[in-house]
Amino acid sequence: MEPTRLSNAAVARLLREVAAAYEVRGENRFKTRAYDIAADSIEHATSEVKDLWEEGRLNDLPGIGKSISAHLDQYFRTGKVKHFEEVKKGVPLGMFAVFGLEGVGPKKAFQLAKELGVETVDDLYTAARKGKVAELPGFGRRSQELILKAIEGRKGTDGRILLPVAFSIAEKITEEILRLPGVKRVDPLGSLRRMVSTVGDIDIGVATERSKDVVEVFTKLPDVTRILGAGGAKASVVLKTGRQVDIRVHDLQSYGALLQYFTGSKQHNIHLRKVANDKGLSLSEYGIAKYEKGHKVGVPLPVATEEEFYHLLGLPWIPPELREDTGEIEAAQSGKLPHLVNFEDIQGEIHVHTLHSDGEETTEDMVEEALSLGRRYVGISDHAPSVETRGFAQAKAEILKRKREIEKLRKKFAGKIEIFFGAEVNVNAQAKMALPNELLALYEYTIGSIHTSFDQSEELITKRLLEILENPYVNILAHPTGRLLGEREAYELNWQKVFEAAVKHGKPLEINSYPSRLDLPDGLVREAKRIGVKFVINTDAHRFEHYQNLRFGVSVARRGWCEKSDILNVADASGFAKLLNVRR
DNA sequence: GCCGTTTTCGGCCCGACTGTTTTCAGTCG
Repeated sequence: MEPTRLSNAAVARLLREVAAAYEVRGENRFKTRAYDIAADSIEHATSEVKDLWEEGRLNDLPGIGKSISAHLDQYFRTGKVKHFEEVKKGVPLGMFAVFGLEGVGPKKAFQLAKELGVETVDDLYTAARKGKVAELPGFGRRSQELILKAIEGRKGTDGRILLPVAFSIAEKITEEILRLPGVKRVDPLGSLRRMVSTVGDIDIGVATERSKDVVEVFTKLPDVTRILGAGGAKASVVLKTGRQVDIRVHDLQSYGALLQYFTGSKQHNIHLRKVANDKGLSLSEYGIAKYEKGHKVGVPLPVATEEEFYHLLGLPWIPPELREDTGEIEAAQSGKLPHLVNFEDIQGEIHVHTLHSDGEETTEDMVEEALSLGRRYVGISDHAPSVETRGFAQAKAEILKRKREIEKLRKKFAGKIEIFFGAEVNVNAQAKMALPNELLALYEYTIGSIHTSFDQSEELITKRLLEILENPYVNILAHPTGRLLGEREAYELNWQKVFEAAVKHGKPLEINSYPSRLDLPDGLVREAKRIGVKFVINTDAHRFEHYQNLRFGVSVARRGWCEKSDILNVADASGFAKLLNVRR
């Protein structure tokens, strides 16, 4: 997906180019960094920067002050920034074409453009093939090869993978490393540990005194096709799938500092370092040192656990899911960190499909499996039969038939697991529920969602979601954004209106745990929670193993700062039935 | 250029690894 000219990615890139131009022009390095920090901030923002601009709230973003927001104002109004163009004039424009390739930062990009006259990535590729790059001072044959590889490898490997996929890759490698003697701990790091919905590179931390053995074994794993680097403290490889995996190795004494450092996020760590500096401390992945007059003093004190690391800064331990520098450090300082909901708190779920629609198992088997996984209740919610194709009478008969099946199962599983009889019902393009109220009323609860006409206007989509929330026979709004990670963007809609309607009508929004959905997304969960919206975490299981995704839905809730009180399905069956207004 | 429960001036995160180097610059996370 190419970023549109006004997307956060595009605006961030613009600022990075200005930073790069400043850097090669020898501008004050803190000014240069300020542009990079602003770019980081925009890249990590949960709102569209263009929307913030429209609302006059650009300065809400950390790192965006008077000057940059004035420049961006000009950019959004006219599509150009006079000052930026002036800045870039002093350097060959070709540098921006190759700047950002793996291993090509501002200085190298500048040199390639200036010395070789490259204006495009293709130019650079040709020059490298001819051996011209190796002749440049500061470059050599090896750099030339790396540039060729970077260009060749650009396609296909820049995509992020879904969280559960990253998890399973990491688990496999973790098992291999744990087998080695002397390995004390192995943990996921980075976005994986923070449970971000998509993961780029996979980072793994290892605690051992024998780092050489670990690096040796790691770089020789059967799936490894390329070793990007290997030293005493870390190693990077590329797997057959094109996925990059990094390990970081420390002894147990300083393992807490490693965990903290490489879990990130970068923004969280930068903020934390400022907090440390103010206290006369300097942080690194090895521990905590004294800090005076802008420099660290002496050798860092190794820190063995993360808890200790945060405590030494006068803070409580902060759960990895919150470490995005979106207020968690301030909350920790004032003792107001949320008590996040845990996986074990979830008692049941209500979005499950069976052979009656597009599921792959019988109703009884899906109930049995839910029971074996410890769920206290399960709601069966197949797609409702269509009145359009089958006619009213036949649809009604089908619904009643399914209902009798549930009643039978309810007797069979009495005392073991509660079963609710529901359906997932579409709201059509005309903002009407696909079943008339008379049929909706036959279900004990229904789930409203959008499965068609995703590309309508913001106004129409909002209207459809409002119909779901206002209809008295619909109990919950499912996968509210409609996004499919890596496949389909979320549709446009007015969240403020939707959240307010959810609160007004006392209806929860779903946090759908399906890996490519993870919908409502964490950023919106947090906004909705602020307004007072409640949530139900569901798996949308279509077969047994989908039930396992529940933990990822819980992670979304945690990243959205949810406590138990924000989640309805932490209640027991009867309590939950009341909260959802189940019709019995 | 940004930012502020010790500051509206004077600070601004930190270290590993790599390649091309005889001591370091550039890039990355």
